[in-house]
Amino acid sequence: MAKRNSLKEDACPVARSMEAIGDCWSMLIIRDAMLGKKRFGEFQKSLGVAKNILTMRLRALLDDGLLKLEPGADGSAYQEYVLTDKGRAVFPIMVALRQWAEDYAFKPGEETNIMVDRETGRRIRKLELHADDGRLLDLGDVTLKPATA
Amino acid sequence: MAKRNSLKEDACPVARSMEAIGDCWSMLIIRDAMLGKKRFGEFQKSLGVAKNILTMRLRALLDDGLLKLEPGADGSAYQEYVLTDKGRAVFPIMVALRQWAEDYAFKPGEETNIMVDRETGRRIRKLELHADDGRLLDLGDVTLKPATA
DNA sequence: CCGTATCCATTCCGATACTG
DNA sequence: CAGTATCGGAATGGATACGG
Repeated sequence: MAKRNSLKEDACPVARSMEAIGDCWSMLIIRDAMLGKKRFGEFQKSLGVAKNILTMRLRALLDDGLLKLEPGADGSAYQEYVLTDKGRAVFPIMVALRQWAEDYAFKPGEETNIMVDRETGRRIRKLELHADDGRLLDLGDVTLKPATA
Repeated sequence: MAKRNSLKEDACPVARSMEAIGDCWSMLIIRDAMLGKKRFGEFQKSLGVAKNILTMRLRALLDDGLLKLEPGADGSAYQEYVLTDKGRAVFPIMVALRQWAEDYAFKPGEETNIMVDRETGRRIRKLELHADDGRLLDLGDVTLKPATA
């Protein structure tokens, strides 16, 4: 996107999310952070991205409040990038992206990885959207309404 | 992203999703399509994007199988862009993006719109992730496991 | 109304070299 | 190890003019 500012002020929440985490690298950094990665080198190795790019993305995520810097816990002299609450809240987005691709972006037989329940090791269910009375909702069951945050 | 191909073959589903719909315009086009927009001009007006860009994005979405072309239903001479099953399946991703931004990307008082139950007009719940035995899961409760699609 | 074609500016990204 | 500095190439996007 060129006109980033236009989206930062867009009234649609979807546009704002895309502005903050729609970038490919940002999302993958958050993915790695959710898997426990914390150090510059870990991200760099995992993503195979140029270091200057990684620096830029990490800084953007820090600025947006998705990551924060903490002193190295294991006595390391270096700081660590850890998720904030705002960053951890991206979890449902990641799950949604993952589940979609599992269904539509792999050919049978391709290598991949799946998300499982840590306790049982068994596959998890699809994300579910419920009305406040508990009814399961799909695309056709919802609409938008103007509001004030 | 420059090296698109590297992601299209990445084993991580999240990377593949970002490859297909991580683009900002693509996501917003899908958003509009979910709101019922079908025609080139509708998208163009809603997004305010240059027409050549819109053409490119629409073609990419057609190629990826998220949209398909159908003859104009209302007798119009022009074709309409409608979501395929694969495109409609993006719904949870959109909801996740929306809910995240509603919580973290708006200052109090800002104008926005919210997703409501079409029947009752009332706000919907947060997306939920359940284990196959029904337990509600969060970030700490899941892991990845290698698999074959 | 629905695009396509052209041109230009910007942004992004990768590789590399360098510093503390 | 954790960055910063610089460079060049590629992709992207916006504006506009044009054609079916």
